This record gives sequence, C-alpha cells and structure tokens, in this order.
Amino acid sequence: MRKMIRRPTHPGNIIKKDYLLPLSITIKDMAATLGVSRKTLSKIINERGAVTPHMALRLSRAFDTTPDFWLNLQKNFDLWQAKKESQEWEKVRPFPKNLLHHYNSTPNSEHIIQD
Amino acid sequence: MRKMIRRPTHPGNIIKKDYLLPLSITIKDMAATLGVSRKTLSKIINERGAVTPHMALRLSRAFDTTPDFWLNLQKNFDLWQAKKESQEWEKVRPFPKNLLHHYNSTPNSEHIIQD
DNA sequence: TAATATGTAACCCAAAAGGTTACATACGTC
DNA sequence: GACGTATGTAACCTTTTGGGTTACATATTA
Repeated sequence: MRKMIRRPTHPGNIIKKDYLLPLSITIKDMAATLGVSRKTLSKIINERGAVTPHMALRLSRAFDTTPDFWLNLQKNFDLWQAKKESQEWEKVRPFPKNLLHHYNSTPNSEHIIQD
Repeated sequence: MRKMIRRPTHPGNIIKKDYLLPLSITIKDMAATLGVSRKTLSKIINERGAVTPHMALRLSRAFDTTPDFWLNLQKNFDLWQAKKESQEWEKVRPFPKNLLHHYNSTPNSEHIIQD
C-alpha cells in the first residue's frame, strides 16, 4: 500500500481549480446549477464540507465525470484525516497471516486519473 | 463508466464470508480483536452499518488488507444506495462539454481485486 | 440444563449534512 | 461615493448516523 505522506487533494480544491475558475462562474451560480444551496457548495470549496454520494452524482452530471472520481478524492481525504486523528487502530492485533485468505490491495489508494 | 446493475457487495458480507466463517470465530471475539463494540461489528455484518475510515483502518490491520479495500466496497455500496434513493441529480444540467477540461473515469468503480 | 452467542431495541452523546436567514466584508460598476 | 452582488461564516433547525452501554428474547452449543 502506497503511503500517503502529503495531505490528499480535497475535492473542493478540484472544483475550484478545474471548474469554477476556468468556467468563470460564481459559487452562487454553480450551486444553482448543481441544485444545492450556496452554503453546501461553499463549504466544500473551502474544504469545510465533504462530497457525499448525492453530491458526487450531481458533480458527475454537471462536469461529465464519474461519481467515483469525486468519491475517491473524498475517500482519500477522509482516510488521511482518520489516520491523523487517532492511531488507536495500530493497536489492533493482526490475525495470523497464515490463517488468512489474501486479498491484495485495490488500486487508486491515491488520486489517480486515467488519460 | 461501468453501470452498477446489481447491488454491490456490502463490506459486511466480505467480513462474514471471507473472515468470520473461515476463521471460525465469533462476532464477539472479532469485535474484541478490532477494538470495537459487538454492536458496531454486528451492524456492519448484518449490513445495517457502514465501514467508516476508522473502521477500515482497524479491518486493514486485522486482516492484512488495505483500508481502501474496505472503503471502496463501502463507497460502491453507498453510491448504489444514493442512486436508488433519488434521481434528482439527473435533473442537473451538464455544463457544455466543450468548456470542460476532461477527466476520465477512475478505476474500480466496482469491486476490483488484484491478484 | 447451563452458558454463550446473536440480533435488536432503547437510550445517550457527538458529529455532520443540508437548508434558511442574516450580516459584515470585499469587489465590482455606475 | 453609492449601490448591487458575491462570499465566508455564524446561528439555528432537522435528520441521519456512528458508537457506546444495557437489556432481553432467541438461538446455539457444550
């Protein structure tokens, strides 16, 4: 598993950098387009709110992306946050590996964009 | 984007099928190992609760997996749920595609396991 | 039979999403 | 300078949800 050293990019950052600014539209107008309140979008853009599944569906539609794109960004951010918040989970005693069927890691534990 | 026709596998299902049963341990004992209450684990296994980032970290440690493995399962499930709950997001009017920088879809919008 | 495991409900607390309203600030244009 | 708009943010409300404890009825097992 790839370590997350740096703070993952917050979805709000992408919205701002890659959509809001290039499109030269206001938060107010984008919120209206997305069908959410100005507050909801503002919170996300200012990284004080999370992209929920419902929000991801709206973003995917507006910006012709996948909902997973947004949810993955949020997931990586949340995971990084959780690790930072508490290390209690490190006290969990692993089951003996020889008793476990072995799943390998899934891709995109980081922000991956295919081209 | 790959359509999710069928209900995605709930993480609780994996815990039960691939860990609880093969290891022949009780929910009570597994909860103790994970350092959470019996109720918390029971809810997840009975698909009435979600795997949170903190829980994913515990599971990853106990079962030698990645937290992302669990969070991806949960994400796919949540997204499927959100789509089922409401189709309001389909009313969002897409921005004209010629104005948009184009991100392509991220991998594992479904439950993917590398071997 | 006795002990344990389990699902579940009740109850408590805390967090968080999302909405509305309101306000001070900043940045325009006229 | 004056007015309108955009924005961050706070306050307030509702609903949902995670997680813990306690309790209880029903399996399940030793």
